[in-house]
Amino acid sequence: MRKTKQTPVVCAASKIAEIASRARPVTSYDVALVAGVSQSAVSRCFKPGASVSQSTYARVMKAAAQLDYVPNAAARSLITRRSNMVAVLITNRANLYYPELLAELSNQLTPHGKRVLLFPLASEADAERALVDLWQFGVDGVIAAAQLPARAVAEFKRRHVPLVLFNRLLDDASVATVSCDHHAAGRLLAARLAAAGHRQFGLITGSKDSPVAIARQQGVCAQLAELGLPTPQIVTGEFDYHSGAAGLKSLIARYGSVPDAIICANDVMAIGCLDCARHELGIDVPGQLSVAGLDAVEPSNWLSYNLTTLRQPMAQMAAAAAQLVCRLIEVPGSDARRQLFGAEFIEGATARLHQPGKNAGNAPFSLPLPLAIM
Amino acid sequence: MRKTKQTPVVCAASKIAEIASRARPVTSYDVALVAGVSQSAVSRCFKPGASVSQSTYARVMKAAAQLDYVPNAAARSLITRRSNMVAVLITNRANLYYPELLAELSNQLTPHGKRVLLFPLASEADAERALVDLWQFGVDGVIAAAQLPARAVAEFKRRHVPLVLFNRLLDDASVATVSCDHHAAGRLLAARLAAAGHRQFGLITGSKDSPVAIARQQGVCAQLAELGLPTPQIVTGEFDYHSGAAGLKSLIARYGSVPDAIICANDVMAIGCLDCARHELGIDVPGQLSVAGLDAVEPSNWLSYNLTTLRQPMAQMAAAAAQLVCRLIEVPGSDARRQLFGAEFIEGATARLHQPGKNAGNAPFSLPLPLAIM
DNA sequence: TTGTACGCGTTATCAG
DNA sequence: CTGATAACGCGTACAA
Repeated sequence: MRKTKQTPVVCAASKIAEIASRARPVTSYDVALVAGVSQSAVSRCFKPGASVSQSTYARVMKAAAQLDYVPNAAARSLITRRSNMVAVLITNRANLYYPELLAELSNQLTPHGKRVLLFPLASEADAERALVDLWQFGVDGVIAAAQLPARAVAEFKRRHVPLVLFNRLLDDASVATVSCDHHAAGRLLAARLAAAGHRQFGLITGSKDSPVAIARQQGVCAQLAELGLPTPQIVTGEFDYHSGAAGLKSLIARYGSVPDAIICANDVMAIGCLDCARHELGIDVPGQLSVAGLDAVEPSNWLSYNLTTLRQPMAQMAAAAAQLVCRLIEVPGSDARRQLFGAEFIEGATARLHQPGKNAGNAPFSLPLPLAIM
Repeated sequence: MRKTKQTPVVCAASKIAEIASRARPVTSYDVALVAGVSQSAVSRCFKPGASVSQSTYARVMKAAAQLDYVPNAAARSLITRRSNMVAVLITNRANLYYPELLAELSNQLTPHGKRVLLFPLASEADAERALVDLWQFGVDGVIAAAQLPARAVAEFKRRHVPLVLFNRLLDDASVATVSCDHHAAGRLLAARLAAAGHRQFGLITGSKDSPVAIARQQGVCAQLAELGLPTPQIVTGEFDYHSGAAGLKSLIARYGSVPDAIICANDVMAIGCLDCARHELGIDVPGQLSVAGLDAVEPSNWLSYNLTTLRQPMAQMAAAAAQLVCRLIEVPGSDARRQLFGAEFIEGATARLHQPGKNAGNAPFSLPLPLAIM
């Protein structure tokens, strides 16, 4: 009967009671006391690859279970310099992506033992405050689905905090980025519509400070120019339902008539445009007007809409961002790559796509047309 | 020229350079060195109500700014026993609420200096893991918009971690709760529809483990029973678009005909039901069938739907939950109140509401009917 | 394999 | 108002 073994067992019951009754949380020292080992032994038992004897491990774990012990993350991160938290900065405008993006990010980060500290950003001022908190909390890495001031990006470098931009392309190629290729997406959409015979385009773009909207718009315009089609009229919206309707009316006013096709910078605006055209103005879509969106949010494939649009592989992108930030954290030297994802074209039924169209042109598509399913 | 003042200034430049070049983060000790004060003086300068002389404060702040110093949250929380984080547990099913709920929670918590640690829950297993991390991170409080095992709720008490349930009513009244009164909402909707002459009801409810869906369903049934109307047929869905369509077909099959009204446990199912009725089955809504949802997510008021539904005051509820958890954190003794919010009735245009209806009954409403706006 | 001793960066206490 | 000093709870060399 060795003292180190017997002593703790004898006083275990009372010890446990005492510790449990105490208001303060249980520490590794408490566990050590009950298990009859040193505090460091306890610590080692909770570290994956540590060398502990079976018997010690068992005793410690039993004591830990009895006391409901869990290691204190703050104390741990103080010494390991790892908070096990990844900050996610996200614009409120990204509304419809929140769920899929956040769920997938969290799913991918959890296996790495990391959790998401969330910073929803409504304004520039929010970004400032968020950054301060970011440094304070000492997050291991950051995924930013929001526009950051250039100064901020530099600060990440200086503080050696891994940063992954999400759907924000920066000129600075040294910043890790995961994004959909919005420029290519814009081109693709324009090309498909042009091939079907559309000539007069209208664009409803997002607010000026959204790089995503800008890239898409540039893609559309570049493609149209390349095809020798007239420069489209452009109106600016706010990414919401109402902007779609307002944009449609503006475009009609500017053209003096209904254009051939309207491309919206996101699906919600496209749906607003579509509803306004059909229910308010009595315009036949896609017979008289083609409407296309960009994003493929869930409602876009509901029967009432069945929107022609482009789908970002959001789950894949989220997973890629999570993996990337983890790699940057675990392998500090690893270089910051830029990952671009292609958008998937979704035909829907709000645009004429396979029709030679009124303005002729030898359309490269000859499939039977599932026009106007509705 | 006092030594304490001069020395730091003299070596400031080199000191700053040295500290900045060093990879490790700047500490309060570094700032103290540069400012020529003690470390505790620096600490005090960053604590709101501390007593520091103007000159000391100025010197410290200057040094801190030069060095880009920010306090380390982990170290702070180690001693203050405050992590300044609030955990938010949220079911993936709550999909469409994510944005509004999270943004509002964050908005309300930030002024209290707290940030959101996010735990999206997809399964029971996720909940288990989330809880462990919760204890580890030592969050100051928890807002749970997800179903927790009874055991877990008890554990919160034992560990003295404030818990606020969101839209989950527990029998245990000692648990703080913010919720919409889903039972009353169900009653209200049933009453309005019954008053308009509907007699044969169908219900598309959510999966069995959703207390929200259950409460709503019970409300509807209680009201119908009270009015002496026949017990409605009930089918179970999964809260998604497809479930609405499938539910509609099941109900028609069970009744052998189209019922008077269908109430869905959420808007997405109601929209699925609506689209299926109109576009697939050619049923006139609301002429032949009334469809009502519960939730008022954004798409429900789009022109194509204009759904009759009930709106939870989500922003208010979120704010209330945030305030409540803050109070529980700051005033440990404060009792856990239960806050119920009423749902707002949204008429929409998918249900006949002001019509005496085919089955007579003296309807208490006599407004001119904006029937079939679409 | 195990225990000792120290340090992580901060706040709190207390004497000056 | 200020500075020394002691925690906070844990990980980790180092010695045994």
